[in-house]
Amino acid sequence: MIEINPPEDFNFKECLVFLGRSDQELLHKIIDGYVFKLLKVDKELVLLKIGYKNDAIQVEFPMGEPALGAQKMAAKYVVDWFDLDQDLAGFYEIAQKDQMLHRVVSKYRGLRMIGIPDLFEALTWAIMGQQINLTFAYTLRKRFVERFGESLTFEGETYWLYPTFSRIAEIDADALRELQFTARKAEYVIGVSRAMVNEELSKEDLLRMEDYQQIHVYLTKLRGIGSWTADYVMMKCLHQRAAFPITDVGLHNAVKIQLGLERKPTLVELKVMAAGWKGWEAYSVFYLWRSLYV
DNA sequence: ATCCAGGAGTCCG
DNA sequence: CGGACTCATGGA
Repeated sequence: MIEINPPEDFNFKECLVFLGRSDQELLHKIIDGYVFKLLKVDKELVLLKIGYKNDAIQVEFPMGEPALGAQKMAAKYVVDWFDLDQDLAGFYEIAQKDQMLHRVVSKYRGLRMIGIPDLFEALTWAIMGQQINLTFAYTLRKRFVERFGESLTFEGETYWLYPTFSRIAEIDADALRELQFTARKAEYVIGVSRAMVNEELSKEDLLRMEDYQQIHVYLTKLRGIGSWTADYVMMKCLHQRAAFPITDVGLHNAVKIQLGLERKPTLVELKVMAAGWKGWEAYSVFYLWRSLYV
């Protein structure tokens, strides 16, 4: 077992609420307050059981402890996944001056940005979610994972790995159309896979840029990656606090509900609202999304 | 049936 | 850059 000291402002239960938002989720399971997650580390399948006890995050390995190096990789994954290196003090400070943020922050305090550490998963999941309702997006993802992903069954539970870009790079669009992907989405997903196989695109390269604009421009040059998708991926995978998917429909609905508006806010209204969110747009959006889950 | 959903590409001025 | 149009498929 590995213990991880959580940062200030960490609420495991709030994170679990987010992780449990879809009943079509198959990339992790929540059982009795633990998160079960299958990873591949050094070509080895490793099952993680993540819990919270005695003010510490505990990562157990139900299938047996892997080598120490692999355990450390697993711990790094958890830090990445739960955004544990982020200090939220600045966010909570600006939230105090904003009526809408103040409300969601006081409700969900300690919620971290639950990320998608795998760049390929972040990009392709975002593409799947473009312009369709979330329920159907989850259906598409489930089919995609079950068709092209790897799985392992342990003690009667089946755990899945997201498909790899090298696997998807070798299929053709029709294989995705069978799963009800539109022709466009099939092209986008395969295009991204091939870009990654060709080493034109990697998380390491993007992180090395370390400048919001540069990353955004690079991502949106890829076919199928518009501004929304680029910002979504920068939020969920690249830890860019200033990432701001301002056209996001979920954001619009959350704001509408929080402010009791008759209609969704306009882009101009959102920009005015978000003027005080500078540097913390991603967390602002994430907390507002959280407010949509009951 | 009708509206719309965690948009993107293209064309056009 | 910003608007208008088109695509595409299922949920509620």
